[in-house]
Amino acid sequence: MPSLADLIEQYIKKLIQESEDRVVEIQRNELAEKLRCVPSQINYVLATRFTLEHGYLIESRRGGGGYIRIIKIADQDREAFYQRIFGAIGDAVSESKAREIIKALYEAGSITEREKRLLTIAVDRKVLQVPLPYRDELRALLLKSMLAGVLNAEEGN
Amino acid sequence: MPSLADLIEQYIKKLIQESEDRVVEIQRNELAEKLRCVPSQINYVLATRFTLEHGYLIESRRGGGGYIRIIKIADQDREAFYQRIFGAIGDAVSESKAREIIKALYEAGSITEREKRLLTIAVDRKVLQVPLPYRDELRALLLKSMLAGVLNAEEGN
DNA sequence: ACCTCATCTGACTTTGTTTGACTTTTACTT
DNA sequence: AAGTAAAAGTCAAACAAAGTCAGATGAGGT
Repeated sequence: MPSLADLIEQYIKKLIQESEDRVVEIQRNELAEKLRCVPSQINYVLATRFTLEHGYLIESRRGGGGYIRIIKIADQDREAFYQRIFGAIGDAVSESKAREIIKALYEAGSITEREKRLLTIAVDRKVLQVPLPYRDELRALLLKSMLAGVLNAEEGN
Repeated sequence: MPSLADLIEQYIKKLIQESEDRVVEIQRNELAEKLRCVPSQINYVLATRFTLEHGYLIESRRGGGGYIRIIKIADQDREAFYQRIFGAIGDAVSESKAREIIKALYEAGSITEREKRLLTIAVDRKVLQVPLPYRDELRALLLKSMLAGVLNAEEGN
């Protein structure tokens, strides 16, 4: 039973995949109507799942002929992509944010499904049994270390 | 007279058996209603009978569209294999011992090289920055959890 | 009867989603 | 230039889950 937000997310991602240039332009009201939700629900989804950290840019325009344009960032090279990922993790990261990052990596084809699962578990609060201010820091360090090890190993040897 | 907790346990196990992939997804409130108990009773059962040591992984999500997913990590055949590894790890494990176990799994072909690298980093004392009696416990839980998640994926999907 | 441990409950918390009323911006019309 | 309608944006409140925890209750062992 995926939530409405999940459905909207999937729908938009499908549109982007089908697009030639990773850019998709929608009309908020029209999309809301098609997916049977209130228009502001679209904003919620964009705000929670299509942020810069997730690798997307949003441009929009109001008024007659208005639109929302969703752009999937094309990272120049792996470096830029990883830069963005590591920046998003920072010195401390919540479980949900970590999960989103891992998901993005998987969707970008940087890690396998098994690796995704491994990482997702490593980031679980039930596993990282440390009191809270430190847990997020430990999670950040752990995730960054693991990613650093596995990602830049690709090109080398 | 089986206790309520026993009934819930049996019910969930039946669901898993009937499932194709040893994974079952429930809604806590719905299940609580069906089994005539308070929702938190479900948590109690999960916490006492579906732990990692029992061979299960739990994932969940709150809010609208929330769920609890229960994953049985091994079928009968693999059970012994897990018990051996989990036994070797125990409740606390040193970095060197953890490395040995990871290496053995790699040599046995259970994990890929990248996975080996991920696991090895996760188990590094420079990454697990926690004072020492706890560090070995954290490492044990982390390693067992990660292995449970990734080894589980071997056969199917 | 008493003790201990497992079970059960309910109040409260946290997280995530959905909705609708209201605001702002823009293009078009007059 | 002013007015109007057509977008999209904002925000707080309502709703919908699951999580936590401490205390009550119960069952088996001595």
